[in-house]
Amino acid sequence: MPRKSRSTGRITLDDVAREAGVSRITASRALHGGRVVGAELVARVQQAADKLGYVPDPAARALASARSTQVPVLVPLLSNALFVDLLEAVHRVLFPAGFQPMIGVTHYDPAEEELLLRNYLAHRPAGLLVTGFDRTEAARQLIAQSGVPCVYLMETTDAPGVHCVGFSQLEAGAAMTEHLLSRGRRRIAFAAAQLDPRTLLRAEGYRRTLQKAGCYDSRLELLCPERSSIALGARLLEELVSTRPDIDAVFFNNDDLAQGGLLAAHRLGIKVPERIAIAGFNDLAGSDQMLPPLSSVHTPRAEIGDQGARTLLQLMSGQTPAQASIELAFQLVIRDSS
Amino acid sequence: MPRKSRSTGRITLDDVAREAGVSRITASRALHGGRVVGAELVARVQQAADKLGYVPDPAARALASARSTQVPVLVPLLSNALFVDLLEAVHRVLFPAGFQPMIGVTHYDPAEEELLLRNYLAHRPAGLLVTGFDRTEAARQLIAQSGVPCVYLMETTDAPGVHCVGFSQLEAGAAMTEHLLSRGRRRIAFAAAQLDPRTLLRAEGYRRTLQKAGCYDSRLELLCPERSSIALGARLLEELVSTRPDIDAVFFNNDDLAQGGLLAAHRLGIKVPERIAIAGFNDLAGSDQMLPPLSSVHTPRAEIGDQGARTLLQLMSGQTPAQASIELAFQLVIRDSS
DNA sequence: CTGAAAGCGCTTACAG
DNA sequence: CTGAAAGCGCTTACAG
Repeated sequence: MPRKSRSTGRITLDDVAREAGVSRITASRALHGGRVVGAELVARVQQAADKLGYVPDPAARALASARSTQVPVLVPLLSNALFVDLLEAVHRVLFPAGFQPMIGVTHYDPAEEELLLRNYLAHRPAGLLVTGFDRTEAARQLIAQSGVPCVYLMETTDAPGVHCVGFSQLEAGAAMTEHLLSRGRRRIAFAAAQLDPRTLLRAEGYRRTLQKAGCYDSRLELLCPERSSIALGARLLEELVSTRPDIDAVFFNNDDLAQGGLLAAHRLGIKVPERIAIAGFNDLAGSDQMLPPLSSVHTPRAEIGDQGARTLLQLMSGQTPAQASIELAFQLVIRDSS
Repeated sequence: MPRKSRSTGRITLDDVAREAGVSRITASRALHGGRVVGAELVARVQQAADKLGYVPDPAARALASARSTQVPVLVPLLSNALFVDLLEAVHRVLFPAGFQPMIGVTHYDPAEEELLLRNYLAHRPAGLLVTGFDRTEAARQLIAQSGVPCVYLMETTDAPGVHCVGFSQLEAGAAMTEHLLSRGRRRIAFAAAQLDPRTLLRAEGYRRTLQKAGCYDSRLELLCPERSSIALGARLLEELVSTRPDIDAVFFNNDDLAQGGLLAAHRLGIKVPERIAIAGFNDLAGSDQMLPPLSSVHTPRAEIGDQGARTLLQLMSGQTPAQASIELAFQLVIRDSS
């Protein structure tokens, strides 16, 4: 028979409803909302769905309900283990709850983030997780106008209506600087790459602390826009010791830089921490294995991912989280390099 | 007026069609297929779409066409830089072509991969990118029955109808072993973690090479199911030198292990390469900065991502790639540690 | 080369 | 607590 069938052969809600002897809409409600349907029917429909191996069509659902189960998660980079830890934690919360995290990488480029946002928002996401507050005005508008619940990760703010989970980048930068001062260091250099907003906040924490102690010297700040890497850390240390031979400490803005710096110090025969103390940031894998083991700031990225995702879950279900802004603690991890 | 409107306020194809003065279907064709529509109309429709800021609804499109623009990319881990490089390359090819790579992390767990597959396949993906050939029978069935074009990454096979891009893990393992032999090493240990199928292939390459040379000793194979890490590499080296003090080389299965091994050797006062040569695998970031710089096997992961994505692009557009199986070259990178 | 009709698989008001 | 109707926004045959 020449039927105009475009059927995909897929098992649909109608099949389930027929099997269970109810209407399609009752089947739909039994499978989701649950509440308004009789308990007996819910069981019957569930059983039919299981028997037939029914898998709901996300596209149809998204179209009909104007909302999908996708949750874009925008991070700057995958090559910093920090964000991998964050994503793992997010996934562990969102996936079991029935949502699909979609990882988007912005490369610290606001234009790229805007493009991704434009794309992902077209998919009618259920929620949105983004990194920090630094973005284009257009991106801000896109988020606001979409009406999609959004949680900001890594930094915090008191701005009303903004849900965020992070830690104080500035205080973390200050804390490590204070530690170095407490060890008697006075000529403390700061070496950073990438120069994203959070890096600059840490630099500010370093700066204020040294100013307060009367030890600040702007010539000891080495801010380099390149991508952070072990090799760059090595170069930065070499540059510092050759141009500022009187430094007695280097605070690197990320552990990969610090690891490279440590290796370069070795190569140059510079004793750490005797002549120069070295400290890193983020406490990444391997830092505890360095020679000497590297002092660092352990940042709560897994917990940020976890709590950020949980906050988003609440927002997506229409609840109001107890706190709009959650500030978590970082932790100084002092090993032998400082 | 009490209209039963469920409108989302979104700009639809109808709006574009009205603006351009054509029918909805012509607008649809003008925006995509392009071919059968008059060039003048295409321009008119395109202009209308731009003017209104039209963004097609992926859900509606997926529902109507039984195919989305999503492309799940399943990798074992994000904490191995290898896969981050792979994903970057995939993204660079797929995203500009209008597809959305969806990163899925399997943690080397076939059951987890199966679950992800079941989920992602419900989204009617346009294509599929998976790592290796090791999966559950159910997962294999899911892929086959879905009819979704699929490209297998990292390994190759001659099995008919299977599209794959990779390199010979076995030969790569053999090549580094041969290098160590050529430097006069005879008591060569092999230290591996994770024990995924590709690791075991490299172990097999090591084994065969040493057997051929008459140097094989199964007691020098240290296979550890734990996750690969710098700290584990340090432990493995310590174990090796204490239980097999006569070894003159260690071939680590991944650079993080090798870096840890190198650091442990330092701590123990073992000269590298004088007393023990150390080699790694994958040539990850930082290996060139180690003391001494680490010999490794540079694997073509970026190219695998690139070519794998390009192959998939062809399959998705209905073309037949020139080659079903693409084997790329790895490269021995000999530095000072061996 | 262009269009009117039907349909993809689901959910949302509206009734009962 | 359950159902018949309409609709989400698009594309696929089928005509012309």
